[in-house]
Amino acid sequence: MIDFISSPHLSINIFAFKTAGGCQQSPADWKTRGNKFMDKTIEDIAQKAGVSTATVSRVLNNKPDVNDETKKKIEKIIKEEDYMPNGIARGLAKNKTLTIGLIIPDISNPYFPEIVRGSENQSKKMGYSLIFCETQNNKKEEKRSIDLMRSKRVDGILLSLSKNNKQELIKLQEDQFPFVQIDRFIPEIQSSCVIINNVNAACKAVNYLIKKGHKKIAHVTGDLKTQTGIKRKEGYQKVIQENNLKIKNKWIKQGDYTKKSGYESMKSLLDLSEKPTAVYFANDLMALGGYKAAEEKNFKIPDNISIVGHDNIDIASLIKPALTTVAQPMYKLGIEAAKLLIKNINEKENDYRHKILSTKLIERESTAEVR
Amino acid sequence: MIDFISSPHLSINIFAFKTAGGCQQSPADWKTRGNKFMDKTIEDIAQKAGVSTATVSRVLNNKPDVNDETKKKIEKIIKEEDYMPNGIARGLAKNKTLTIGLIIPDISNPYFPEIVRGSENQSKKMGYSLIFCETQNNKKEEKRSIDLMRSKRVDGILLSLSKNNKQELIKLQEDQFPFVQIDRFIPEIQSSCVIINNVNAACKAVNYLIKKGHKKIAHVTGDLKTQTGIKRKEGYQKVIQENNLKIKNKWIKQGDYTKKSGYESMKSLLDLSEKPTAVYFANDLMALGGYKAAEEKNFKIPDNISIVGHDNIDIASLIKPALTTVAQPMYKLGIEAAKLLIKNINEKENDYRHKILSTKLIERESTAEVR
DNA sequence: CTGAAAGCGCTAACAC
DNA sequence: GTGTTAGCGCTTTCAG
Repeated sequence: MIDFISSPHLSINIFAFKTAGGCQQSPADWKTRGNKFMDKTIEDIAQKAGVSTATVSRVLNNKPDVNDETKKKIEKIIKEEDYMPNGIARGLAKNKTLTIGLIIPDISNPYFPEIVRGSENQSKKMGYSLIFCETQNNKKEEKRSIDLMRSKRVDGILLSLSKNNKQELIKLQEDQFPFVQIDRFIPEIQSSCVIINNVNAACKAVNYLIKKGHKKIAHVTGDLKTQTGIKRKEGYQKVIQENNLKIKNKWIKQGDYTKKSGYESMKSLLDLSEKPTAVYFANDLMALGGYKAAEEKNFKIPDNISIVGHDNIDIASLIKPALTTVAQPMYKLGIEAAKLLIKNINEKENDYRHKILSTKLIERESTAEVR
Repeated sequence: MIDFISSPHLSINIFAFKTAGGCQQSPADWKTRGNKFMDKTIEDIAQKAGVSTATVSRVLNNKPDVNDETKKKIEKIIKEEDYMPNGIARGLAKNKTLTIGLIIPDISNPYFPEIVRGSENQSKKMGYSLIFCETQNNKKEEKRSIDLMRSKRVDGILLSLSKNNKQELIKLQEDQFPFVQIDRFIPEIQSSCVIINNVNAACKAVNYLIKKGHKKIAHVTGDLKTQTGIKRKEGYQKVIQENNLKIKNKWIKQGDYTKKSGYESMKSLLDLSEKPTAVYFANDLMALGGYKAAEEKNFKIPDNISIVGHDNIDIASLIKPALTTVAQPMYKLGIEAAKLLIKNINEKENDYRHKILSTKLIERESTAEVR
């Protein structure tokens, strides 16, 4: 504190006697200013440099047409004074905040932190910062979050909304508010998005099993109200048909992406009289549930049953046997989404781009050749 | 768009001919306004209601002294027009943004997402939103992040800085800028913090092993440049001494919280001629490394060696054998930190509070009675 | 190349 | 109770 108070620039500040604003607590008759932490303003710098605020603003914003000498001088003072422009004031004046919103359902789902990391890293790199909301898949929260972001005047939003909240997206669209959908794509909405090719990903998993000699392949689907769930199932069915294997409805169990649903699906699969020799789970979490069921029923993985998951969450490589799975580039998903959004923000014309990232099968220990 | 353009309030808006500001792209000679998405302003509402902006502002801020009728009328119009105050303008006028910053080293470390979730949920509940930065334990990034937050005029910061970045904290402190340290506490700094009692946590782990009959207990420490590392080791030593077991230096291996260091420490422990019967790892990740080493050396857990971890990350319950560990209330850590920060923000006097949360030993399958 | 001044949307004295 | 007005700190015409 001390050095601020005795700092010379304050004593010559012509605003030193302005009304104290919201800061009534400050020592009675000291020279003070409204802003809470006595932050320096562009005025202070202008005075020190003996120029107008306009000129300081020019160098702050790298505008051309400012004398090299004055520019150097101003820059020096800015550095000396450790001045930092007030982003809020700037935001108000420029009508952009260099902030983007990120709305995801659930950060404790191991799928999302990497996405967050990707978007954070990329936004930062491009000069934006991230304001973060979690919605717990709750429709009300989703609306609240979007409203919040808009009231905070973010320049755009990255979001991953629950199944049936088109409404909010439509509103954004009508207002021409920049946004990009991550991972979960609501197809009726005309917008940019970054997703993976889920059909293709599923194909990779099932083809791999077939190459290993499996002919009886089951599938535990994801939530079939989501695109990801639907598409992965589609991929599964496609490959089965292409290889002239019969699609047994008994071998398709509907899950919902929770471990529990994986557990239960696997249990009923293993209760069948004609059991599959392999099962493809629409995500790793469910596969984990499958492990538990297999263990309880004394099925050895992969000797008695092969398992393939989807996502490649951290745990996949740590459990035993390590889980063969289809890896999604989550970090990259975050990166690309941020890139796309910022591009959309800075373009006059909104043309919508769909970025589709590729997946990769990671072979581990949960799958074996069928004898 | 259509309904905005034909919306009656626009046609009577006296500001309709203001300069177009940054929005030159808008259809040439239409009535337009500077702000990007033609958002309504408090002026619009005031006009519709036939009152001054001051009055609208009053109802917006729930100030007393406004006629019930006019209040109702204004509220109705606000709802009809779907008006939402501009947070940036508000921030500038009030000198507070209702935003807090969260700075953590690494969101992909499974330890942190829960903290993020906790702070997000709690801040939201208290009317604040979160702006998020990740630093990868990089000192430069830490400074950048703090500067960023300050330039965005957050009302306070939650942070978990790397070992030796006192400097930045000291600066915050000097400026009387509200902040609270999470998990990692730099003791020389006078500030609020939310941490766990690490000595006590370690005691729980080691006492438990002793109760199980173990007399030869090793410890793989965390990074000893962190408080958490130091304190856990302290706890370990304390219990060993209290129980009159000898502290063997050979049984204390210095790790750094990475899986790899756990792996290597365990390997050298198992190479000893006098092997421990149990080892307490300062975090779960290292314990995981320990699993791998044990496996390679054909030591069965828990039959040949017992293992206790620390943190209770997700994986702990999923690996086999499931890991006995000391659980930290990470979600709660996030919650309490947010509460404390917001309290600090709204208090005139900064008195610093240390909130110390308790831990809990979770017994699973990686520990056995010693014969 | 630089300065004066108007404004971004809102709040908060102060007056009536 | 309500309106007037002067800011909040910065950007951006428009003159010169």
